[in-house]
Amino acid sequence: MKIATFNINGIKARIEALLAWLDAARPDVVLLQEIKSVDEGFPREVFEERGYFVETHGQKGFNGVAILSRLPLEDVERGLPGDDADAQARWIEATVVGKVAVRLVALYLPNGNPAPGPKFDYKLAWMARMKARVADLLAEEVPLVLGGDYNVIPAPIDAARPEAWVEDALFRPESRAAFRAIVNLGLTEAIRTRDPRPGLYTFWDYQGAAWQKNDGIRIDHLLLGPQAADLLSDAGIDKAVRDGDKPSDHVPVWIELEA
DNA sequence: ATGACCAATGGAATTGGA
Repeated sequence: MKIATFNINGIKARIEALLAWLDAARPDVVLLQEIKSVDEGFPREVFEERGYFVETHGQKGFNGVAILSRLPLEDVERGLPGDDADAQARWIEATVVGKVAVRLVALYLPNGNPAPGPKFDYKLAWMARMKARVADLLAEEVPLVLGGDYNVIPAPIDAARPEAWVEDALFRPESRAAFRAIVNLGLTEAIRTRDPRPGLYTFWDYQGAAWQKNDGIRIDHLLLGPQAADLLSDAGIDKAVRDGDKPSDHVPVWIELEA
């Protein structure tokens, strides 16, 4: 089962680029972030025509997550628990049943800039809520895949110019510590089990010719529960997508599970 | 000043991204 995560930066603006990648990469499951659309505005038919089931959790203008799957999705849950006042659409869960059942999460972790400030406080509070939810999901002891835009640069080797990010919410010690605390619940970071080398990036800003200079950062991650980690056979980053027509500023990250 | 961007909203300029 091939599972990918992709921050598409707007479903309406990205439909052609997304379909071109879908037809080439042929993932079984896609975890989407930043659909920037309400549920009713999501062009679900073009994906259904290609054999995907579609579950969305959108909002007007910003954020929004979705799951595409060739196999039916069950037990869909929308929203990150822990704060009934939080209306931002950044979290959706579903179960897909292949050879075994896999619990999926598509997440769009808050950016948090500027830091310090209320947006940074929201980011850290959101990560604390995520840690609590992940602990509950791990207690289920079923294969678990958490994919998304984490808006966290885990380590200096995950940025072309780490010195440029030291004051940024994506790289501040508090953000990295909160990310480590979630991983340390017992998750495996898929890309790093396959390739420990520096120079792996998933985001290049539109500004400053960042792509042309390979001035990237690695902030899109696939974290696996122990039962899913045991099924991992491959992982990669579809870097070439950044060179396509009207690209997102992020590229897809994928895993292959024996599931 | 990523001195040089992009998407959505709404119908110009602002907000948010990272």
